[in-house]
Amino acid sequence: MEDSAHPKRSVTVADVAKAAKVSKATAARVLGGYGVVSAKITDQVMAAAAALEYRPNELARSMSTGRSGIIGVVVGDIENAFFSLAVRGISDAARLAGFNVIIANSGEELDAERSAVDLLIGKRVDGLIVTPARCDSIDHLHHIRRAGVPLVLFDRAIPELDVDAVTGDDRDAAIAATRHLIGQGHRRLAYVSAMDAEGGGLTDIGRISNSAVRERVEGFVSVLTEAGLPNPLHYVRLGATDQHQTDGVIKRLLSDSAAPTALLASDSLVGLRIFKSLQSLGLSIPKDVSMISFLDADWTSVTVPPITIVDQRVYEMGKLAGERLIARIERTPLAVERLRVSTSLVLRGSVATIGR
Amino acid sequence: MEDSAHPKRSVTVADVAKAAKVSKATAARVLGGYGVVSAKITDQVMAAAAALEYRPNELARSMSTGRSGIIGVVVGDIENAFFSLAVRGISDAARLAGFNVIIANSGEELDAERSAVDLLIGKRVDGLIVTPARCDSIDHLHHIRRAGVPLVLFDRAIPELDVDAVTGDDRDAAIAATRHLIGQGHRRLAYVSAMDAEGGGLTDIGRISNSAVRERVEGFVSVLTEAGLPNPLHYVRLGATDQHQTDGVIKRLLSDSAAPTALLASDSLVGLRIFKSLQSLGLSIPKDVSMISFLDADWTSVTVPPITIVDQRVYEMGKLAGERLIARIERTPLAVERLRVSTSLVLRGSVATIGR
DNA sequence: ATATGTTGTGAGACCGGTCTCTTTATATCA
DNA sequence: TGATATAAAGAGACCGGTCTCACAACATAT
Repeated sequence: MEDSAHPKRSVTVADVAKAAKVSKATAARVLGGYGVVSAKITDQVMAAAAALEYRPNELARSMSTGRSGIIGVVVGDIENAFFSLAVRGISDAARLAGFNVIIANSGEELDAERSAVDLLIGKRVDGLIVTPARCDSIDHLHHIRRAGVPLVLFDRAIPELDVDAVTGDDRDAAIAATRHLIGQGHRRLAYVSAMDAEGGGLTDIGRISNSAVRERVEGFVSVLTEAGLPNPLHYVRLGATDQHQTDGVIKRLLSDSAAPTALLASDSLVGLRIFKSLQSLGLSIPKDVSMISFLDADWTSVTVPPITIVDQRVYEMGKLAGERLIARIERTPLAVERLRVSTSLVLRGSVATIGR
Repeated sequence: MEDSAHPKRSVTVADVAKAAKVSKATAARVLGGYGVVSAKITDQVMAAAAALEYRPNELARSMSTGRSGIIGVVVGDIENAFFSLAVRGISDAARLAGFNVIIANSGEELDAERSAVDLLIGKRVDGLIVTPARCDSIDHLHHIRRAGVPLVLFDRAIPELDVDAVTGDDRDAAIAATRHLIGQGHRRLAYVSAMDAEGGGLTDIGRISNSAVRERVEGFVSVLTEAGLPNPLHYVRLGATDQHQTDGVIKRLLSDSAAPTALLASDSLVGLRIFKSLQSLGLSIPKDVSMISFLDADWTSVTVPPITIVDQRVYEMGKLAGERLIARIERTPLAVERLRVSTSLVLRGSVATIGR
């Protein structure tokens, strides 16, 4: 059995037609499930197809119909639980509507994102879900629209783009988390994100190119301001991109003359890194430092103490994005919207009550 | 700007050719980067292409070349860290060789796996990496071979199939873990897996349809037998498919008159569920029960105590599978092999020394 | 001068489906 | 019975690339 010895030209409708002694058009009607064919002929064709083990060439089908049945997804990093959960939601929505998903990683880099988008458009995906790495560089996203491919942004919104976006209610989530910390008596709060940054510190919120992070920082700052706390940006730190960087960020934060008593982690990866940093510094949570992380990741519920988190309902976000995109693909008339999936604070044990 | 108002027939080589005042063939040569064209004409065509924002239709390209540049991956569950890490490895290998990856979830169900395979073959993927849900039902895998599509099995081998497989050294890994437990004085050991099963108990190893699990159980049993322990299958439990089921499995195990003192979790999801079960039963690790989990998942290093694990090097497995598949696609002459990626036991704190 | 080779370009078939248009066979009605 | 409607099947263009082949123009060899 020299199974895959020769590339083996695959069985086509023409082959089936010949075997069934009908025209190519008729065989195609049966195999493609369109038009109208008598029962007798249908049986003949089906029998021939089965005998020859015919498998339709979706490529050819896509080319003539102009629809590929694929939706493209460009995410920052599939390995991040946030994205893998989202992809799961998107995939489920897609499968339900008969679409498939092709995933590309941008690594949160603009160039990689650009080429991923180009590639997926080249593959003639029916629609695209993109997590834009930066909200200030959107030429390639305009290209998508101009190519006539429906687009839905995920996790981050770009108002200038006039396109649907599915995000969390990042501002409110940050506000809730920050208020909780303040309510527990904390007065020096730090916000730590993995976003690449030059200095690590931050002087101008407007310059954060990731809208989700920006809105969270805005919420964070607004609560601090409202509480009359001075210098709200002082403890906002970016650049916690890996364990080593995070160790540095945390060490610097905590060696401040007035060290923060609570840390807010921008995502579960950062949260995990912070947790490990604190562990290696021999600090105990929440006795020495309190923390809250975004995303209800695996690890947050099995640590001691379990981590208080902002539940982002990422699966729902993904599903919603998928459904929205499919609605667009199917030309459902809808206004362009920013869909916010509400979050909730899940209180566990990582926040201490301090002060009186 | 009614951007995506009309489907907008996309720009083709013919359009570019007309704009550049050359033949379609010549334009195609320039745009496709093949054949030979004078510098002057090349510039003309490139200019026209840029002006029209030409993007090649990969679908059409694939159809005439017969290669799609896509490799298909069918995994059990992307949400499982094991698979998402593997997918990352596969993707990296693919990208390096200029391939893209399309992922399908089988949910470990045979029917879903079958249709995923059919679908991907329909999309004319250049090769396929499959994690077969069952090793005893392989008609659809034979189909793949007969269709002339290169195939690499992942995580599970099927000797009858005569096809490359990348797996861990499951038998040895289980042996090492089990020996460690025995070395620490444990005499009653349980093995818990998420595999679906009728009874939950197990009488015949040969009937485990997942080769990875089967080999691990074989290793586990062989060590127990070699140590002269009675009834080695007694504590092998399947069916820990969700938290509720796992709670039941663990409760039943531990209420045995001679309850096991150590648990071996077949994967990190099962491990996490077991950890939570023990937590909710108020049992302490390793004082009351010891445990070892497969896979160096996030959570295993931040629990108290941190969990002793079998490091499976899944990223490497994925990468290797990707590379192997690409070698096959490129017709590199290679013997059919089973590639085993070695594992190692990472000792942490979840195993107690008992007895004297 | 003619034969031979090389290089650049054009014409058109082809991949495997879909789909429109035409033709043929059968049913319905006056 | 002939006219008309309708259902079923066939012929062939088309999608947007690739690629083979033919051919023209010019260079080199004989």
